Amino acid sequence: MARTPQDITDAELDVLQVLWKHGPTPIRRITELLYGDSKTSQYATVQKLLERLESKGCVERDRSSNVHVFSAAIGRDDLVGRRLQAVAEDLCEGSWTPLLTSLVQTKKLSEEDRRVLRQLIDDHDAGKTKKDRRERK
Amino acid sequence: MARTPQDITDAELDVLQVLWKHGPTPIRRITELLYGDSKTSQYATVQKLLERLESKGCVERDRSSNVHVFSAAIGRDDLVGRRLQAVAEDLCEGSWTPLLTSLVQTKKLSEEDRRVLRQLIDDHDAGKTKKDRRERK
DNA sequence: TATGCTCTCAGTCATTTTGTCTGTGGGAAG
DNA sequence: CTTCCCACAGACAAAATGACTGAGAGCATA
Repeated sequence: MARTPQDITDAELDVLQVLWKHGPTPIRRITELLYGDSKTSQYATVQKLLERLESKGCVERDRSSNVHVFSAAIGRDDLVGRRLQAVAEDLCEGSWTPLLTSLVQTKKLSEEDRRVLRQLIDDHDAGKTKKDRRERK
Repeated sequence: MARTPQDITDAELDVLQVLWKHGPTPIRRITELLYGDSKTSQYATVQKLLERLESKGCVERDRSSNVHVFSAAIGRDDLVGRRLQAVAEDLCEGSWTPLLTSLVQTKKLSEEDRRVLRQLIDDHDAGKTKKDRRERK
């Protein structure tokens, strides 16, 4: 049977990256950015990719002009969040702690990373200590 | 063309979970644990899954007995690490910072989570401050 | 108006992946 | 010798994916 459908495909991701980097863009342009060349077939491929991305709610299409202009409907961070969540759910019964642990322990974090991270936790701490008292797990 | 092969499939993961939870186990037993029933076809399915897992180096097969016994060759955390890395590479040019940021910011961390996390960073810090001076990114 | 271009839209395709399942042969137990 | 369980090889269908073709609309220029 089918595998867990990869929310966003590699090829789709390439398209998204372009949108993230260049903002609203028409197909032709995206194709050029991706392939350099932009032959008819490649144009169609990008078109299909955008079509699928749109159906997944990941891009928006501006049909006002007769040449549609596409823009990302989700940010890179949204995607990061999703994938992280997928990992947590698949492997850690939804808990985040193991992910954090893995990141901090296993991976080489630069001093900068650690500094930023510590700061983040502090902020997080400061901002939520009061409000989220009731929030369990 | 093919998508990025999912290192470990959903069904394969199910098998791995059994091995993680029960330790070395023969196929028949795994099948029972997974399906309850263990019909011939299901047995074969699990067998195939194990075969594929073995070829990926994710499980080890003890052939000493005529009834092979399988055990996990990678830990749950290894897998977490891998997947995290995949996310980082696909979406963040290999940088971990965005992942950390996403986890700390977007996700609800319990006080406990934060405490543990802070501790981890401290440990990490203490151990690496000297050694990793040169590591650039 | 005719010609030419560029688009959009609606499929089609070949490959691979993935989860399942069937069949063959060996070997141990009764 | 029969029976049963196991390992191994290979066959499948369904679905995902990336790539590609063809029809027809809209618009500008000759």
